[in-house]
Amino acid sequence: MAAQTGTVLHENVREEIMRRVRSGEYEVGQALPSTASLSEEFGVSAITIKRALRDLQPTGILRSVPGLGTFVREHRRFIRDLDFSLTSHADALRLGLEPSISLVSLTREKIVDPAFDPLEPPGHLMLCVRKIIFADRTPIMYDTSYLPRSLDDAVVEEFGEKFIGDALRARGTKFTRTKLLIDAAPASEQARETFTIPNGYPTLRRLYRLDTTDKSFCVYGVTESPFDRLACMVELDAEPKKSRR
Amino acid sequence: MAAQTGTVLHENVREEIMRRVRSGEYEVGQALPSTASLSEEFGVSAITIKRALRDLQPTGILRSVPGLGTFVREHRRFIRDLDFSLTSHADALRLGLEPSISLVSLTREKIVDPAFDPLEPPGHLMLCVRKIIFADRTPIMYDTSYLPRSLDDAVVEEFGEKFIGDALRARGTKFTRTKLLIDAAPASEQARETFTIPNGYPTLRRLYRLDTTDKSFCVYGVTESPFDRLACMVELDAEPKKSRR
DNA sequence: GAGTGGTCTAGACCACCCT
DNA sequence: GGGTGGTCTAGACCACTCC
Repeated sequence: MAAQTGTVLHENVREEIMRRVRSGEYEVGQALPSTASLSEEFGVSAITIKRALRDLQPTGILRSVPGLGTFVREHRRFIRDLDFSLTSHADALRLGLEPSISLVSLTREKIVDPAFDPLEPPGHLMLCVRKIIFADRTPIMYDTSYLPRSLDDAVVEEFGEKFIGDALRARGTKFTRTKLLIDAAPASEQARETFTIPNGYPTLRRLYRLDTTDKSFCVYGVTESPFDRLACMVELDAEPKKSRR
Repeated sequence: MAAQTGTVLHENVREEIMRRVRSGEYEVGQALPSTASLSEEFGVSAITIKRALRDLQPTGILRSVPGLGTFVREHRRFIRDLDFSLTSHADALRLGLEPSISLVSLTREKIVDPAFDPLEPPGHLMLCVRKIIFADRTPIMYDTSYLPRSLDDAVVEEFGEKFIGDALRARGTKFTRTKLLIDAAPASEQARETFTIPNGYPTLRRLYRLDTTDKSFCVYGVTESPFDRLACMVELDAEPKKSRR
């Protein structure tokens, strides 16, 4: 039958199911046996099986679809460079993937999320652009960016259609500094909807602040990605140029 | 009574509890009402209350202790610089916190975690040092580092007691390159034990590869932190020095 | 209509903590 | 002993998908 290392039933079931997925016993894309049959096989109630399966959802290896079944998810993860100057349409193509962007909303908002605090955001209203970035048709980032309100509509459109780096370059703006705050977080409401992930699903966030040569032009934002869709890479120099001691 | 926006009971309860915590109605450090009384108040079964509370655990705002109650967690998050050259004992002190390190294990292992793949790890056995890093007495990082096997014991001890950057400097070794892969992930087994966090709790991971002037001396490793304990910050230059086009 | 997963409940039992 | 949260169960109902 099943592994019986622990004393808690749903944990034993969870571990055993995970083992079967990892070992390939349950194949990617295929449906697991129904909760009813698993219940019979493990000799525990159907509810306990469901509990175990639900607890596996945040690991990203399973996805349950009501009325259909529970499936082993395939996971393909994209790796992006942290540097915004390299994050562009051209860069995505270079990596061999087809990027696309879908505008979600254009509003005027203040930055209220306390996660921004270390970036010292302004207290006033800003243009808020929300968009979804796809790679090869699959959504990989949910981006919320805040721009100065002094932009004319044509430029705003551009920010909704392009990567921020590209939009700024098209406008002739140059970065002076890029400050990034990287953390993990349970999926936000929007992320849950965008990526159809369950409550509490781990996501990778990148909060940014882009300063430009134009003192009054400063861009803030946050990019959220499901942990299994995106990671980011950065290469640091041998010795820091600026001494912080 | 309670909010009734949705149609799913445990979600309504979850949202309402979250609202109360955020609004300060349930104070930090204080125990929530018992599941029994919440059950009565919301007019749902105790199981549904427990379900809602359990689903809130991965958000980090609650902690349930069997036999005691469910409490509102205080969260204080540390922010570290990504650059390893700045990650040191002295640096921690500068930030006004008291760092300490506790050695967990010293073994010989191969790097098997596929998460390391983008860093191109070697296939052979390495010295594996696992340690827990504390800040002001609270554990904030679980670090697993892999070192060349050619080290003498005295030096190995040093790696167990010090930050990697400090240990390398003490050995007179210089970095030539630091490659970092940052991602989020559900808590590993060790992280769950170390930080006493529940299954599926989001963590921030930093996988690293440190190359040194000594060609044969290369350090790999991964640092895992609960999402609510650590974030990392990095500042990038105006223009990339190296062209990658 | 038969099968699927998701929700909700009542009730029982346990281990734990405090007095 | 009386409180707490955690587990497990049987059984009922629902919405959904597929045939």
